[in-house]
Amino acid sequence: MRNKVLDVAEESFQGRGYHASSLGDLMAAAGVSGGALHHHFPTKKALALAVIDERVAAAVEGTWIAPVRAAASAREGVRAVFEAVVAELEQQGFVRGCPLNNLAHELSLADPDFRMALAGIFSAWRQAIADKIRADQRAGREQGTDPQRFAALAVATYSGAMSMAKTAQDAGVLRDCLTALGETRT
Amino acid sequence: MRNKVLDVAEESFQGRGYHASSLGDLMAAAGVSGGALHHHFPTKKALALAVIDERVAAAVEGTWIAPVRAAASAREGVRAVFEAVVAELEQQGFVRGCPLNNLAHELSLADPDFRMALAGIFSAWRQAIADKIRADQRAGREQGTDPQRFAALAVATYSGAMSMAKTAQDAGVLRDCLTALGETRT
DNA sequence: TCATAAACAGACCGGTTGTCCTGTTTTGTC
DNA sequence: GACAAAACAGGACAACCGGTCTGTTTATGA
Repeated sequence: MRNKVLDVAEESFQGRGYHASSLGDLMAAAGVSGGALHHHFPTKKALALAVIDERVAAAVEGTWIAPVRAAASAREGVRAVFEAVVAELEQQGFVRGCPLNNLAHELSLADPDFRMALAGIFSAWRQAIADKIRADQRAGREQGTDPQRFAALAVATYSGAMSMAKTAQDAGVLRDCLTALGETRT
Repeated sequence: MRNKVLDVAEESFQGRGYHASSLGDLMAAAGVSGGALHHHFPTKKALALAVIDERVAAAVEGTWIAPVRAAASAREGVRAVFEAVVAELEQQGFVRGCPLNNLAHELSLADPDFRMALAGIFSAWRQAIADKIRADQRAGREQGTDPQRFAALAVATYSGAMSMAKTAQDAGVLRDCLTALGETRT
């Protein structure tokens, strides 16, 4: 039941936004009573915090951090994840945006707790890429690249490209950025 | 009076978001009666559309499009605008985010009219940079660069970096991205 | 078996929201 | 100065919001 609520809340927060999602809508969509919702999540803010901590963080971990760690190199990992996302979007023809960025824009200025939770995920994302660069450097696969800067560039390009793709409802810009980022050398 | 309302609405939409800004708050902040507001903007949506068309578009034009057009080259223009924004943020110590991206994330999936208006601004932004690259190529200042791809990369990097800076409330990531983008060659 | 707490149901409330409506004042034009 | 249109004032309203409350069911575990 708690998970059902999280499912519905995650989808609604992503698709309509936090403020545009009413608890009534979520209750109806999840088939949950007001009492049940209030039992698991005392306030709407607590629900959003749970979505961020348990769903958004997991999404970033699953789609980005783990694949990059497992990749042959940082650059190859970034390229592969980017490519996979672009391919998926081109196929389904609808761009919902990056889960982390979607919530970050609406909530990071609204509340310090939201902001901290979201900033932590961004930080972990960048750090995973930077760590991979450092591992590459120790293994002689990479040289002359500033790990922190490369990580920031990769995450920023992806985030920004996804923003444009979401607004245009077209993944073309994402592919342009993927190609352009691939041509980057330090 | 109409401009006063637009001033207040722009600031509130940027700082708190569209859905979190109530017309009551805007009326109080602008010192405007309900009737006056309703006269100029029949609905809240009409007000937001006016903010997008008259303020957000002008902001992008003023801070990005015009300076890039006037710059010595596309790459130099992008670097200069990026640098100016970073310097300003580092000085004022508070990151409000990119006006266009802030609204785009919250509104582009909420309503087709919003989405179209925002997508047009993104498109004009990218096109201004791409046009400048083409001009550079005709003048022999640039070669081997795909204009569309470079423009997409520049805007995406800026947008994504601003997202992270806003969430972290720290312009450091923006500077990392500026440096990393400057090292890019095709 | 029975106490104890967690999980859930559903009505309820004060406050707020966006919008509409009826007047009044100001502005522009001949 | 007459008059039509635009600009503005401010109250009213129905719908909805998030949160609280009391009560019932289900699980737990000694």
